Amino acid sequence: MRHRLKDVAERAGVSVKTVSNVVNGYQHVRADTRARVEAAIAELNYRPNLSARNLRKGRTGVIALAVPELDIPYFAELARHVVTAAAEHGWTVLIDQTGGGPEQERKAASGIGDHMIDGLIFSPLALTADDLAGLDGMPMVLLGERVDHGPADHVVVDNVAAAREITAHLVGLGRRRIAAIGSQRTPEGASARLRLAGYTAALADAGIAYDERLVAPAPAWHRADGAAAMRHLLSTGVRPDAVFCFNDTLALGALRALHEAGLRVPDDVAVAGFDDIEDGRFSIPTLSTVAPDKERIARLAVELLANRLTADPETPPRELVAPHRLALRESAPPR
Amino acid sequence: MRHRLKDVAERAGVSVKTVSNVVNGYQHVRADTRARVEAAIAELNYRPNLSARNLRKGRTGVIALAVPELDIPYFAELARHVVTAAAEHGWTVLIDQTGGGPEQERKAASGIGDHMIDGLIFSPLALTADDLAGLDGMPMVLLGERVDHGPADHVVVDNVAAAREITAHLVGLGRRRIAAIGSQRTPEGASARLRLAGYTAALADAGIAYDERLVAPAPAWHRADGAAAMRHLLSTGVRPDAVFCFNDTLALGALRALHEAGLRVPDDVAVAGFDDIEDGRFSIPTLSTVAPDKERIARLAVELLANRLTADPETPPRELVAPHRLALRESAPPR
DNA sequence: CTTGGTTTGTACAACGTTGTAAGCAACGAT
DNA sequence: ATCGTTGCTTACAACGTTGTACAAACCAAG
Repeated sequence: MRHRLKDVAERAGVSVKTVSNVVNGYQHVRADTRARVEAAIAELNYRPNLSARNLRKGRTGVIALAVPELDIPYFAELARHVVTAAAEHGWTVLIDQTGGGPEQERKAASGIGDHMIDGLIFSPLALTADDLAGLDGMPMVLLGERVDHGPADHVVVDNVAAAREITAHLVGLGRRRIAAIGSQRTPEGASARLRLAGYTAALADAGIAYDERLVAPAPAWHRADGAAAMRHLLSTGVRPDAVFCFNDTLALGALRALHEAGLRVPDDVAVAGFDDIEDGRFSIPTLSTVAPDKERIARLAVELLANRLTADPETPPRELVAPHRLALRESAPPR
Repeated sequence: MRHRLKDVAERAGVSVKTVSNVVNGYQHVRADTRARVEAAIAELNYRPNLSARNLRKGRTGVIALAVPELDIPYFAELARHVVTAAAEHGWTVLIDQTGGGPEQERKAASGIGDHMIDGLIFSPLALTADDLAGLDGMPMVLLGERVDHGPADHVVVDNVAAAREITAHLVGLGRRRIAAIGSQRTPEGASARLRLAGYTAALADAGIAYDERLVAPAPAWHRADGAAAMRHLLSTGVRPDAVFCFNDTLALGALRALHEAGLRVPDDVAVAGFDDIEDGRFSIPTLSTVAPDKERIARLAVELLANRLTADPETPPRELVAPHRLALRESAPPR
């Protein structure tokens, strides 16, 4: 049922290598030979055994994308862009879901089908630069901010600047009691720290005192956490007139909690998020957010990986910053 | 940098095969030999070359999941469950995004890294039973309703019954002018046809006349399509008092359009969806929907594939029906 | 000390592919 | 006629692994 080069060769009456040459588009094959071989290939419905080809070539044509969770919209959207960008380089993408735990991430970084993939695009939550330094040379591009100045190529968004801009926008709407949702003290919370820094910087710019009671932690960044954090803020009586949520799913949860509390958005409380996921364009109200250029992030990551695969392994790691913009919608409208 | 069995063997002073035996947990290796080999493996940080192993064994330990689009929440959630279920069988999942076009789907079905995967879980939009019949024996499990009684194992939800139940629920709320959003006349619209059949059956059960003007087509099933279809329904003056959307993203779009039109949900118009995606639990209002058991779907698919891989290839294809239930929330609350 | 069975280790050949080197025509230039 | 050149094809070896067959070492019992 499943045929090999040898079968095709016998049928076409040529050597195995000639068939291989036809399959790989080698130039110097006479037209009639090529035709005979192609006919044989078609008749037998031959397709090459990639394991064998990989073994021989040392390349697989597969790269892996490792993300914490697939059903977080940000990662799903990112995955789509990575798949598209990788296809342009002739790569298939194997998507790995790490769950975000340190052990699984370590395994993903070092292990995913070793020798089955040419390289890895990795969005770590738990791993540190030290963890990664211990890994031997799997070509790797990191996404996100967890590992600063680590041993690998890196694509980031300027989290501090972006958070500062969106917070400044809330200030510009005349809000003064601006809450933040999503702070984290764990080592996994690198994004949280940077976004919090942007938030405090914007408050300082505006001469607004930092009020610890307005900063709500969120263990994860799911909708349920955002709703819980918002409820908590409301219950403590601090009465914010705006909230900056560290990502969009938190913000969607916050919108829900505000709705349940009978508060109007943006009239009573303005809400802003981060990520610009599709949901936020249709939520009620639509969501103002920081829009990182996800397509660019994916494209840069794939290109860094492509370079890394051909470059001298001693080439120092590069860090590229992807652009972002503010997407201002109903929940914190433009002035 | 990257070591082979041979390197480990030399270092441990044994033959290549003995190392292989240790790696594969073969029983009859003396304890001290095993220890020496394991030490050598650790020192060299050896890891097997899977391409070579696959070539030798004819199995890769990788299965593929092919879905139309990754950033459709339903597929993202499904993907997560498939990855989890596959992990329990020791499989890695390669996720392929087909885009839903017939050509790409054919390629996915026949081609994805041929010999790189042991089997395929496939959620086709465009392919027909005939298309699939032409493919030689890639072990395959189909998801969804596109290919009835096709040549492959199949996991489905009872779309007609589910659509009938949720429509009946709208009837039970006293609604009489119940619209449907998401109909499709293309061959890709198999789900649409089944859900429409359930809708009309429920209307008939209740003695409500079918009104063609209440049925709005949607070219794709994204939020934007749902919003556009809802706007269209409102603009024609047919004034529905309920809408059954053929999936949740359509419903979220419809909620948005109703909000923009100043109509209250569920007071003026009740809304129901299909899929039970995470978004619908936090939307404003929260969404009543059909909840297919996605975890079960994933688990059944993986098990069917596992059986298919060990079974006699002549075993007739099986079709399993995954359960569903109604998740009734604010947009069309329980009575 | 042989016999016979079990345990432990080895050598070799495959899996299907492609790179290398080389062979064999046919050709024009010497 | 002889010598490269060029075009086309082939045989062979390798990629790193594991299954098969077998040899060596061990052990217990006769």
